Amino acid sequence: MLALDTRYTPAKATKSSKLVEFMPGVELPGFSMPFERDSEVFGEGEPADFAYKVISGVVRTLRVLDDGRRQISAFYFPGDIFGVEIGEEHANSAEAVTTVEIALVRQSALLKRTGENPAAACELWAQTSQELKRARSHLVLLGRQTACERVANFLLQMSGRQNNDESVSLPMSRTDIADYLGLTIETVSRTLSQMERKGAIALLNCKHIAIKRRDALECSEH
Amino acid sequence: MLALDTRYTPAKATKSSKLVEFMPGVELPGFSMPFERDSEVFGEGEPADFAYKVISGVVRTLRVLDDGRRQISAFYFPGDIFGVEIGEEHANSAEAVTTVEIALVRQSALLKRTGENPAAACELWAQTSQELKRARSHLVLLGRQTACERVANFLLQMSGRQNNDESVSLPMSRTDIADYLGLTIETVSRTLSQMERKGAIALLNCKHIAIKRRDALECSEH
DNA sequence: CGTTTTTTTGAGAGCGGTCAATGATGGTGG
DNA sequence: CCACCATCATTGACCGCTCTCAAAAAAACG
Repeated sequence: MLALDTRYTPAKATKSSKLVEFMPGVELPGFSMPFERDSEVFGEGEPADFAYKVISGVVRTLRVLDDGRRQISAFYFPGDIFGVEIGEEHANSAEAVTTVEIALVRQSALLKRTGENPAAACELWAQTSQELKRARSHLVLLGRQTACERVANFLLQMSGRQNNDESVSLPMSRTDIADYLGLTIETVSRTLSQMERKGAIALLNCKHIAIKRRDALECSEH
Repeated sequence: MLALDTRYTPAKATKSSKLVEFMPGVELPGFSMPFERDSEVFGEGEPADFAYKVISGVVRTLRVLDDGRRQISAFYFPGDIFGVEIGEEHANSAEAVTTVEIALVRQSALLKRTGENPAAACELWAQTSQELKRARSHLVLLGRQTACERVANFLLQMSGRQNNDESVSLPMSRTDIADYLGLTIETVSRTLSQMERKGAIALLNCKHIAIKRRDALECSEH
């Protein structure tokens, strides 16, 4: 029901190539292209020919089980890189959460560069290591936290990635939030409403939330 | 209640140094030392001076919340490396699941080597990347799978890491399994019993399980 | 302004958690 | 070698959080 095969990647390999600063101090030949909302950037199991960097917009990576259950592993914001793989193929799918502009560089070019340039290799490793750290925090959230704690953490996480002081923007749908937090959309919605009733947040509209009292986020009594 | 501060690491820095093959083709000065069951190899927040490799036995890495909730992020078996960090300090604790022998090398030496040797850098990145891949599968398990599926996956995972054909050995306690799977020990125990009743497995003893019918592992009806 | 999609809210059910008791297991000392 | 004790694993009864199903409300879109 969510499967929109709107992806339009016919030109992946035929775009005009220019230099892309893929990581700090690492420029590689590549190109930039737009993806529309909910289109697939790459699919699980597809050959990992390219590495990706978000120029603008938001991307999600996820895995889908046979029966449609989805688990989003991460959201990527402008400047973030994703889709760098050790194996021959992508272990997750990547989709555009919003309209996005994405820079692509050849994975082979990236690996070649890291083979020559220790600083680039270190940077690549640092990126992966950073992702691993995030994934481990995500494990704690999914394995050991209540719905309230998950939503609260999510809001703080999103807040931390934005400069806007006390208003968090949520570019993704409730479905995405739920599939990131291992909950249902109903539980996410109810939890947000409950937080608002307690005065911890204000739902400006469904994509913009003001955090009023951080201490009141963690739900305790009813 | 689980906090055994049995760690005996007084000699971490004063052991006689020899060459350790830390990763394939990467030999570094280091040393090997034993840890007893349930002792701490390193703690969350401690400076990440060393990188570690399991020689024998099993290690767990985990994070503990204020109220005692534990989430185990991974188990490490002989040959596995762990504790390599991008930051100044360890993001997880590491503890001995069984009596273990662990090789230690200085993180600084490892990074210095990867800065000189592209092959070593690539190998380190591959290791981290591999871990990330595992963590992402773990995310799906914790976020989207039922107790039955989690336990079944765990058994298959453990089976896959052992050569013994149809009998899986579980060196860790039920508590460890539960904290890895985001469940309680009661649920783990009940699920295993239920699998046995269905003829999918046989509980030889509480640390040894025979997988009889892989297809029957996934619990469906009652 | 009507249609479709997304979000919110409600009512009820079920899976897994909590609390508690029983049964194994393993280590220790008599 | 066995009795004793401590720890760990299993089982049972019950409860509550989150899911499911359903409908209403709000937002997005043409």
